[in-house]
Amino acid sequence: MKEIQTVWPVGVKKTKPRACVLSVLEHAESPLSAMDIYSRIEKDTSTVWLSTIYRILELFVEKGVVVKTTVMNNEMAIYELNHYQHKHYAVCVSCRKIVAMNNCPMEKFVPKLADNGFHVLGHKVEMYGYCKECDPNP
Amino acid sequence: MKEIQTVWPVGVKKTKPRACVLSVLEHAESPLSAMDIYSRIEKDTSTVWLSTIYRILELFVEKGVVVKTTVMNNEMAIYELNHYQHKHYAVCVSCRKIVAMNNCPMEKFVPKLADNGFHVLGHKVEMYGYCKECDPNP
DNA sequence: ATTACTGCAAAGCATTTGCAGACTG
DNA sequence: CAGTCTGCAAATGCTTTGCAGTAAT
Repeated sequence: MKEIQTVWPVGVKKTKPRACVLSVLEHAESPLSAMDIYSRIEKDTSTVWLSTIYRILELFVEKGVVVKTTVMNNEMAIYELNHYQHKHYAVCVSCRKIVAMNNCPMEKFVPKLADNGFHVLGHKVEMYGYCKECDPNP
Repeated sequence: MKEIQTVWPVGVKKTKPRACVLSVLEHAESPLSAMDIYSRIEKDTSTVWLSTIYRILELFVEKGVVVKTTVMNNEMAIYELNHYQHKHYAVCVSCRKIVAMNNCPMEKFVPKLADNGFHVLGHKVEMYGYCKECDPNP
């Protein structure tokens, strides 16, 4: 496990399992599930239990250091460092790879749910398709 | 349970549990979870087991009669009759009511995931906010 | 020294699966 | 009657919770 580089979240006690989880998230190229994090830690010396990882992730989300989401109907939750930016994801229907979208298609959308008086606070967009590697018609 | 009005899906054997599920979905004002359907059937004479409901829903989805989705990170799947129209949902953060959106904010969006070569096939949009009844600032 | 954290085991919840008897076409 | 469904039970996969020993400040 490489050294910790992130600024440690304020008011959070520094422990080995937490450092491991944060480190894995730092080196992740895409959002990870709890299980992903679990297996990436296992490779190294220390063993951190899945339940502990869930507790740590919950804490980090609470502290605003980590963001939790889900994509593709009903799958596992995925986690990533909070970069404080509006983000959406594209999911490959073939390999399930998750690609971050840098442009938000909703930017200019003025929410108006017409006659039902819905007060929109936020939105979530997911795109489905083929990633570069899986595309049968590139 | 009221009488069945829907056209019965082709190639599907007519049984009481299936008729019950279809009928419940017909009279539903919003998408329902398997459990919702379960409890709405229970009120009546026949008891249909949850596992059976899941199997029936799976079959109906396969036959294209029913659409399955999920909203609000990580909840139960919800099901509704397939009206063959592009649809999105707004979810009340307070009471979790689900409101169907009649306008798609992505209509005019030209997908371009820039340099990552993602081939977009479809999308899913969810809006979060307060429904008419729960809005603290109407 | 106190209080919070973690290993570990076991529970919880939505969903799936296995099987034998029941029902449909 | 043959093959498909369904009641029922038990398993599954992700996630949460309880508890007692361990570690952090």
